[in-house]
Amino acid sequence: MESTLRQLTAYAAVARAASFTAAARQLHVSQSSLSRAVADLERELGAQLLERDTRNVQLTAAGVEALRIAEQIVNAHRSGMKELQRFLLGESGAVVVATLPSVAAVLLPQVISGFRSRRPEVAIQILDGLERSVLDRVLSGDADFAITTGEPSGRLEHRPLVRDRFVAVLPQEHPLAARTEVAWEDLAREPFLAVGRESSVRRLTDAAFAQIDAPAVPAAEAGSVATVGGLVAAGLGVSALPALVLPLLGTGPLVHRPLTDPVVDRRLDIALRERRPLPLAAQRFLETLEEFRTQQRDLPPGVSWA
Amino acid sequence: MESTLRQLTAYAAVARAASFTAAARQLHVSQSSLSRAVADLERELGAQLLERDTRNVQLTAAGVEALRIAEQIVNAHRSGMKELQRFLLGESGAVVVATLPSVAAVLLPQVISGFRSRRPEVAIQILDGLERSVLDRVLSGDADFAITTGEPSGRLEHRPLVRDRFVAVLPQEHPLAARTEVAWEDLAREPFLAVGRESSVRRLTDAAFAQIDAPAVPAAEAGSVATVGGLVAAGLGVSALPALVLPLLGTGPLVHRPLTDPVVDRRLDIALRERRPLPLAAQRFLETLEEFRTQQRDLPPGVSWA
DNA sequence: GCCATTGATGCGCACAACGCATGGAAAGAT
DNA sequence: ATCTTTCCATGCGTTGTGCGCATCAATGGC
Repeated sequence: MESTLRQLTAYAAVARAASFTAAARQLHVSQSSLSRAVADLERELGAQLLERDTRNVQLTAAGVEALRIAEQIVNAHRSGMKELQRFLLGESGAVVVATLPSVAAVLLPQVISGFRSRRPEVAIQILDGLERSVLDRVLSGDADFAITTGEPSGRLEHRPLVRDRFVAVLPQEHPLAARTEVAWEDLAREPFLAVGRESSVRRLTDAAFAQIDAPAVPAAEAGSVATVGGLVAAGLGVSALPALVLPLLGTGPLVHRPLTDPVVDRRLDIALRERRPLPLAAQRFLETLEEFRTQQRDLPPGVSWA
Repeated sequence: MESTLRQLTAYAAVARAASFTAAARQLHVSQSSLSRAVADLERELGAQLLERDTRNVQLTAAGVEALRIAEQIVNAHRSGMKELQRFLLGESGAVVVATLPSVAAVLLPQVISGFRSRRPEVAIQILDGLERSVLDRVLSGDADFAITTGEPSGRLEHRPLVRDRFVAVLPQEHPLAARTEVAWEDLAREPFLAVGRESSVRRLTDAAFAQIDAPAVPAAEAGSVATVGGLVAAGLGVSALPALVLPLLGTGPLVHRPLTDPVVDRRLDIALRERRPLPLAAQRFLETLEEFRTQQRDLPPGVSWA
């Protein structure tokens, strides 16, 4: 039982047209080709499917059944290939992006909304986590790409996406809140509330304090920026956070001021596996992102396209 | 988009096994063959499906999608061909038999029951009608074969099946009912209740009366034998019917006696189109019928295997 | 009786598919 | 570090499949 698609297609066309010549015209092949194909199919099946009279072609009982089944098979092939084609063209499937919670909450929503309006059938999955796990997701192939911080490492290619400036986060009534800008130096004199050591933010604040030779001993540290926000709002100290995460701080009595001397910003990159074919749906997503960048679409204050 | 089943099968095997060599062993082809087949498929699709590392083979996102779809298509082919095979082997499908109501009601039930116990998935359709329409059903291809009376005509091949002897049908209290046999001569002296002119029975009774030079003027005629039975039971006259139809006469006060001088029987044949491949399911049905005949299975009195 | 049309078939060509042998790369063994 | 094994890719020659062209036989319409 080894009948080819070609034979089934040929048979289906002939049976539907009830004519070899007509079917040959439709399929753009010679009549002889069809004649052979059908004859071969019949020989392999060991059954006559068509009743040929020099003038007419009609189906036997087996032929009726065979036509039904042949069309089933040919359709399965056609629709399957079409479905795959759509997937390969990035018109269906899923984009999996690994990223930091702040990016997921602040930057991505507008991009996703823009992308989905163009490719409504492409599902989008966000894997949010800290820097390390985000990169692992990409390396392991769980995610198509990441939007995250961190040095280009291993087999990942990085493309700069946005710059995210650090700002001082202060209790509303804090003296420094009176200024339009705050220097790291000033901040260093206050009790500092840091985020956890695994956070990408922490490394940068430590580095900033090191740069101005300030002691880098936080008064307290917390895992999530929301917690840090709470602590600051409660008046326990001040903090320095990238502008992008500010929306995650909640609605407490906080203010934020640009940090200077030095201006510090973290760079968020698109990270993808080198030499790895990116699924087209993911490519399209990145293109949307790129458009947003070239159009300089609105970003929260302190965040700018790279 | 012209990927062959061969390519899809090859790809599915390789993708499932995550190895060209292992898949090659399973499919009993050379590894090089698979390597090429998959490479060709990828080229045609314009997308990389497998990530080859000299040590491992793993699927890309497109590869996962392609595997799902390839298996879908290959399965559709496999199960379709299997289904067709079953049909061709007479293990599924339908047998359509055209026949007279009496055969349908009396002779067929036991045969069908025997056949269905062996081929439970083969449906059986009975087209019952009068002699003419029964033959037409076969000629037009609506039915696979017929069990009916009538002369071999046109493009039909006839195979004798049973002989069905005519018996006198009498009111229970009729004088002739006292005899063990009745001659046509005797019957001719009574008011005769005939069946309609389109019935195959009518032609034979007319012929019998002609043979003994009796006037063939029925006292009344009715379309169905059941009606004739009712008329006889009501004492309006007598009739002559083939033994096979007796069960159709209902339970009225009737008796029947073998008719002699001459003994008349109608022959019921299997009629099938000449030079026409009979669907295997139908062949199997006829074989069952043939078995019943060689085993001389019980038939109503007056009916005997030909 | 003649012509047009239909499906089957002989023939030759092109190429698709295969196996064999081999190459190169990398993991595991020594 | 070197050797061996294992894996996939590829060049090569052979075989067979698929195709179109030309042609044949049968048959219905004129």
